[in-house]
Amino acid sequence: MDYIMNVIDILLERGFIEQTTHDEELRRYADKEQITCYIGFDPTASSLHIGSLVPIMSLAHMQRLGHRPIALVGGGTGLVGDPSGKTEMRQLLTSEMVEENEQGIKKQLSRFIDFSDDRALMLNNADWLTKLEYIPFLRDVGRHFSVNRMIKAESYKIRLESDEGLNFIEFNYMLLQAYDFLELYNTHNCRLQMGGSDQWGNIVAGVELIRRMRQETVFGVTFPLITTSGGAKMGKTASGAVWLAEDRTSSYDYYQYWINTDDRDVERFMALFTFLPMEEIRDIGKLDGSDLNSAKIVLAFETTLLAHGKDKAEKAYQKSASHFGARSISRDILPSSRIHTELQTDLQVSVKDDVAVNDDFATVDIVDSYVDEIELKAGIPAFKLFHTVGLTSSSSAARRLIQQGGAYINDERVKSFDQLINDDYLDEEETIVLRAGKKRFHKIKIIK
RNA sequence: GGUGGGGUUCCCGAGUGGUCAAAGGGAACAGACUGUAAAUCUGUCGGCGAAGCCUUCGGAGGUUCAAAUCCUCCCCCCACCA
Repeated sequence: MDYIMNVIDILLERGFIEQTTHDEELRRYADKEQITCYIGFDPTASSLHIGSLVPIMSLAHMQRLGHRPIALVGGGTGLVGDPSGKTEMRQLLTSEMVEENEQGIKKQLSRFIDFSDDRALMLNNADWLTKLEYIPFLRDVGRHFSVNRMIKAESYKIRLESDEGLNFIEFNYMLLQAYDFLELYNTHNCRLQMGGSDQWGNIVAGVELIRRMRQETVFGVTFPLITTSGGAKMGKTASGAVWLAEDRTSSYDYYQYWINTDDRDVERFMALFTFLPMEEIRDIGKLDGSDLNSAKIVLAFETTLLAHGKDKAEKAYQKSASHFGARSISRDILPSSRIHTELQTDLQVSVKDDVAVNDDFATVDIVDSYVDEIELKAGIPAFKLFHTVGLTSSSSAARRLIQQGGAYINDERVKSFDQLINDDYLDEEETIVLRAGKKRFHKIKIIK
């Protein structure tokens, strides 16, 4: 094996690749030259979520191996709406929204990709798409597209067969994305486009457009759609998407999302969402229940480290340890992880009922909300407290929760829904810890 | 523009005058079992300090003791025709 693996091989090994347009040629090209490649990001929200992590990581891998990634914000295409894989027409964006979202996206991408000194580029296709003139576009670009072929494309098929139908504006999306590729090829010698598997048709359209107009071979790679073994789409939870932005999904929640990874997914996710070496990741398959949970901690730590930085990752780790009990992580598990050097993971810290709780852990807990001293002294019915604090969506829900035995205060089950909570429940730090079910905690502190 | 079919609680989907806060499934939540996993079983699943009352079946009116269900107008979606 060469001292440096081909980037395509690496992506393949880590599970990033579903299809490529020219397997062999692409590999040879990757060996020979610095590739400029691009991925489009929809500016539909001011933050990316976990669902975009595969493209992000693949760009990061590209850069790490000396290639040049372009993150293309779909400011122009966002005004049109991609029908691929969608069962219904998307809400169209205004230019102001796009602009705002672009800023958020760049900020997040910067954590994974180095944009300094043009080592990577961030472009917005609104810069060229909004300038297009209809007739010249039709004559130069449109004539290379066969409607007969387009309507056979998978990306349109669902919609053509559905009740929803396909709007003309969306039908144009493929041409615009193909044009993007052409533009990036012209201006940046970009020869590789990557994207989700639903982008296959759009990517191929670009590859073909460039061949027709420039007589050049360019490449396309698609990622598999990552689902959890439970069948859920990556990054979707009941409460919505798991965002990369901390103000939408806290680093603790982010960390917890990864901790709750299905056993069957740990190895696969480790390969996709961390940079740990594959030799070590393959060993995860040999782990049993308990050690597998340690591996999940590493996964959560590494992913949170990438998205939010070291401090946040460490805090999330400690907060989790204080809620669920710490566990020592053998250095044999993923030895390259910074968790072994940054944190004291081999320290035998107590599980809840043990005596010696590590001091670090006690101070970490973040207070989630405050309650007025006078109000608390008067006593607050438990169900009301659980509701106002946001652990349940209504006070009826809080009653149900309590009646079903799923509500805890300071680790003790709440017995009746109108149990009065007053200052007797305060601990030395003048806080009360509420818990709903096993995993949802809320710490309140008194305010004088 | 014409004809026909639709719009039901988070999603799918039953319901064509009272027994409907609305079947069934999924999702979700809680309990048991556990490893903060999965699977399984049980319970819950509009709101209200829980008695009863209030709000919900695209929107606005109307008929009726009583409307998701009937009537009128309007809005939106789909199919076929033009």
